[in-house]
Amino acid sequence: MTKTETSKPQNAARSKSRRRPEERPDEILDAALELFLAQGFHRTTVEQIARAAQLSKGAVYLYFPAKPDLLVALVRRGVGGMADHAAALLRSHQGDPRQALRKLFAQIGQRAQQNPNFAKVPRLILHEVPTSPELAEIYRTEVLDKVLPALVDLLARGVAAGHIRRLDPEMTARCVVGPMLAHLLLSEIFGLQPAAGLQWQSLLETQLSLLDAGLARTADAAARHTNPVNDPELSHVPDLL
Amino acid sequence: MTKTETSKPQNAARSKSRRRPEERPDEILDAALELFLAQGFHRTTVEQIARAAQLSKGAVYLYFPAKPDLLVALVRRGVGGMADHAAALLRSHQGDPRQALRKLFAQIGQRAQQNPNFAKVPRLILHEVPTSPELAEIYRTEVLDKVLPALVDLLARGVAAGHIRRLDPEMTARCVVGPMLAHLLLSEIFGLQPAAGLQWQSLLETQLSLLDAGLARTADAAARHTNPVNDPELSHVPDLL
DNA sequence: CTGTTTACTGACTGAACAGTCAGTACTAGT
DNA sequence: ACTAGTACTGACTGTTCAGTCAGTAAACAG
Repeated sequence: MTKTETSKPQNAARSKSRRRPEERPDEILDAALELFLAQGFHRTTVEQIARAAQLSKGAVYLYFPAKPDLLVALVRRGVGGMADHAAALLRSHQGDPRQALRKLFAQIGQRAQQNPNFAKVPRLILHEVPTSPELAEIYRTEVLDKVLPALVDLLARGVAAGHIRRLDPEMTARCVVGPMLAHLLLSEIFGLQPAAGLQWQSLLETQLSLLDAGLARTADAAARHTNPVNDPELSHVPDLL
Repeated sequence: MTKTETSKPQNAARSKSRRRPEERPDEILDAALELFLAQGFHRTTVEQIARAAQLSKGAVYLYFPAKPDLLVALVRRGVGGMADHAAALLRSHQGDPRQALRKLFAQIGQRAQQNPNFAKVPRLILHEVPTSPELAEIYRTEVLDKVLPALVDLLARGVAAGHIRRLDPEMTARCVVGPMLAHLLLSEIFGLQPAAGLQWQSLLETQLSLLDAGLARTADAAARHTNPVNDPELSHVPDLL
């Protein structure tokens, strides 16, 4: 019954230890990413990851102290560069902020076209962040704390220089980022795609166009302040969203 | 050791069965909501919920066949009315869509002010939806499928009647909803509040102002089409978001 | 006072999995 | 050939819970 065939070298894959062990962490992460995307973090067992990386469970723990560390490492590995790049672009930009946004959006659009997994990874993060405070913090320090302030700063400079309307930069930043988030959530989590596919391109164009006009310092912006968002009416709406 | 004190009526709470059993489901849901908000769905055990509702574990299963059904019932209980109301408002509106949005935003702002848990429940949903396809579907059919199409329709009518610019209504809808989502995610999940508190009011005002100008049919909307979101540059950005 | 029904109890079961560790297999140095 | 060391294995452990079910106890009917 036991498979103790005395010492006999495996032919399969030409002995594990031949392959350079430095590559192991990346191999494990690759396997983990694929599985996490397919089934989510919680439904993926370390055993499965090990199998997919052609290893045993124990070996995974040789490289990563615990399961959540896989997630953290994945985010670290994938996210750093992108965030730094975006932040740098926003920070270095001079002149009308809308140009910077246009450029950034264009790059995002490209990425979305090239890489079908583009939207999958943020989805993964959205999935797992709630259950893993550690991941939330990693993502915050590694991405949000870099990009958001850069964006807010860009907008603030734009206001100061008179390129765009006088709006709260912090809130405006949320209006810039929001539609993409919504698109992601609706399509990836709730399966609500617009009739004809995901169409990042289309979203980005609409969003850009809206911002372009919305941020402009034209005369008709006087239409605001008509309603200070506080009319005491119809308050008998049930709770929750 | 055993507490078999022969038959003697409990004084505590005047015997469970005296309290009307029809109220039990709601009592259980109240307890569940509180715990879910405090610790999340997965970290809350059925035992805890039972205790909080002054019941035993088994009793919970008398009213709800399985744990996830608690979540589903919570969403159903809380969300139906609000969604119906919003959808009705959007559907019935005649004239410039921006007025309808203003009204809706005003109501949301009120709610946010009155009820400190306002943002907590969407957060809960955001937390748990990824791990529970059933919840995702409930939320979709119960909320999104009602509100989103109504919003899209409103915008489409606005375009047709010439009240607002010619933008893809489906994508514009995402731009209307997005900022609020972003605000929620940033503050509730990543703990990234703007310097001075949550400020829904401020977000809604900014967002309204942006949309007001962004949707307007002014001349300067010619600024679009300068850049078709597709310049082949700087494509060496690492992946993932 | 004696069934019968209703509402509930809580010890128990079974399954899933993260993480461990004694042991194996190959490699390299001498 | 022998030894030391490195890379890995996978059976096992411990724990955590969702869900079950035999049993209790009050309430009610006749």
